[in-house]
Amino acid sequence: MDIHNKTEEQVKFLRCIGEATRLRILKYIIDEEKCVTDIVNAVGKEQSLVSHHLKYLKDCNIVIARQKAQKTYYSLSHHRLAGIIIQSESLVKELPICQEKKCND
Amino acid sequence: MDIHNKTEEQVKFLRCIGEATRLRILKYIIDEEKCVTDIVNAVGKEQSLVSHHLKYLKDCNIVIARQKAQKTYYSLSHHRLAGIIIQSESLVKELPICQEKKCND
DNA sequence: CATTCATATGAATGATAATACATATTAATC
DNA sequence: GATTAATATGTATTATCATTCATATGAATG
Repeated sequence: MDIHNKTEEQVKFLRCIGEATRLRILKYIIDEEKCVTDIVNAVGKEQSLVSHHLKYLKDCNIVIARQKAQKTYYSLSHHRLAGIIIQSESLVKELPICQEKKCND
Repeated sequence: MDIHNKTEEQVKFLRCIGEATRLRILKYIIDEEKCVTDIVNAVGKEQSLVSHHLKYLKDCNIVIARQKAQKTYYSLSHHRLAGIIIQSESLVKELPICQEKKCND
């Protein structure tokens, strides 16, 4: 129908969750809000990098931030997000992604 | 547990479907196999680009190719793929991605 | 109020990936 | 078997994006 129905936004969303550090963050906060320091420890990346990714996720409305004193707690913005994450995870187990071909990892 | 449980493969999968041209291809072939020329017309991109993306998708086992004379027909490799695509599409409608913030598109 | 803790931000760099262009392959048709 | 049709591939360019480093902000605490 129109030029970019909703595909652009869907792409933005999938890109958002389709990055290793961000996906780890999302999985870590999937059922309970967590503060940045805990997230940093969980994903094992630099604090500034984690903050950049959290900003990215927040700007895409995938997570919400709650300020409490000096700490900021992040959680998923929508319960259905957990569903997508879990379903794609289980799909990948069935789908032999890069099992046979010349994949470099 | 181990260093990269299945997150890496899940990321690879999400990256794979999280690109505009590839997602359009996948949506176009979602319920019926299509040949390259039809896909090219559907997505409105260069033939070589479409072929590159099809190769990418095939190498990740997201699509399968069926040769018939000079034509190659592509289809989804797994029925659950359609589910993920449709569910993420409907989730995005609920999730106001980049509706409020400084998003450049 | 200076210091520490928690988090955010801006700029620079490096890596990765999408695209374009030229060309190759393979099969059909005249 | 030369030409056309359908698709694939290799290389170069360009754009995007993750990461790092340095620094800033803001709140708590001694």
